[in-house]
Amino acid sequence: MRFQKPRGTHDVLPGESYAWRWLESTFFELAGRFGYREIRTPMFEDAELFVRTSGETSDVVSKEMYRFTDKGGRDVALKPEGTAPALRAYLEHSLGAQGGVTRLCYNTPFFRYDRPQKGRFRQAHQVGLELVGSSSPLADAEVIEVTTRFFAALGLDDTLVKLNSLGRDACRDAYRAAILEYAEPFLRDAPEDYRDKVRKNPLRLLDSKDPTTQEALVGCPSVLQFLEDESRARFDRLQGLLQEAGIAFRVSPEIVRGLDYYTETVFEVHSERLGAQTALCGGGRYDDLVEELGGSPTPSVGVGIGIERALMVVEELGSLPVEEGPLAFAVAAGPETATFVRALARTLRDEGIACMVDVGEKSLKSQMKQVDRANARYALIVGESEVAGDRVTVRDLVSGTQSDVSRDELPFWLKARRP
RNA sequence: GCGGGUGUAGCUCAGGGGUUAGAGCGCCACACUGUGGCUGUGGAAGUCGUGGGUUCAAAUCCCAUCAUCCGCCCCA
Repeated sequence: MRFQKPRGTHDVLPGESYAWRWLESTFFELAGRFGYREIRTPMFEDAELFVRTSGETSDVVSKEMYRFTDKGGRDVALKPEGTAPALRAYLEHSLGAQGGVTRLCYNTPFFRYDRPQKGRFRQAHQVGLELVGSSSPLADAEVIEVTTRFFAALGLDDTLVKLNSLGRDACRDAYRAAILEYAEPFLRDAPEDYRDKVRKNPLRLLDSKDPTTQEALVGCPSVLQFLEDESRARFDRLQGLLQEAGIAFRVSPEIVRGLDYYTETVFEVHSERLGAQTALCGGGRYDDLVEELGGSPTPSVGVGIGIERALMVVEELGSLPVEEGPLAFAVAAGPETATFVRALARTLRDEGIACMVDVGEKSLKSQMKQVDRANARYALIVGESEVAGDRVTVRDLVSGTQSDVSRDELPFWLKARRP
């Protein structure tokens, strides 16, 4: 019986994991420069955590959660997103008790039961930020700045920041009613279940790619016309701050986000190189979320960035980083010298130098092929004469030239040539 | 959840009812018993995705199923 990976999942193979580590370390290094500290939360949570925050009617909760009852009768779900667990942990451990704002960053898998296609998986991964405890547009601007700088650090050159504000309760209610009214003639001919869905969350209509839907919405009022004065002022301030930071963006009233916890600022970053899915990340402000989870009102803002999608764009650009081979590969030119070769390799590794050896007891020729395949820079060839003189013949695999180096000198010789 | 495309060697693919299923790349060996890449020669490697059906005969036709890719929906 041969097994295959579950649908919509992927194995990150040795040829790919290097790029993943590069992306992850780039993210954490950058986030660290802004003061974000890593948090790791469990792979599964009380399912109700997501129902309460993302919203009963959201696609994520209503049809995409991996939700099950465990042996203890608990209703749990594999995390479908990263924000609710991070904030649950923030509250549970009183991370905000010292006052001020709390900056968190994370790298996590997330799970959504959906039909896989380009850029869409059932287990995907995201890195993200949560800036908890500030209502200032400065916080929104900081999160967006880290995000755009991250994409720049990855070498992405065609990203577009789409920015919108959903306002607060009164604005959202008024706007929902307005959309329904505007789309009424169009909805009369729509299927019943579609009408239901739209009634529950009229904002869903706005980011539809369906041509007839888009046509029906031409001239539809923008959410921005319904913003309360305070939200309007904050949105304007945020735009000013982004300009100050040199971040290009486009105000995009169609950006509404699929999770219900967002308030005021929402944003996505898109790339044209992704196929049907163009969103690289999604984020925004969620001022009511902590309160919803039983904490005191704590305005917050955050972002989740899709690792797979970001890497897809880097690959499209042909700029995935290439993994270096080991610096050295020690080769026994005769079976009698294998012991010497192993000792030599140990010495080098103790010095912090990567050195491989053959474990197949193969011929010299076969070992040299291994050196080539491992993409090692130097072959350290040891035969009877080298053992006798306590020396090593070092072959540079790139230039094909050889040097005679004493065993004592070898670590320094190699370190001096390390890239 | 819906629609379409594709599953043949490790990889990329050809073959489209009729003997032992092919190529290129890769792999192994030898030419070259102290040296990788290049060249030449030889070799190994395939439940033709899986299960059922039609047929004297199925990789080939039919059905189902699984996987995968692309799109819808939604999003990361």
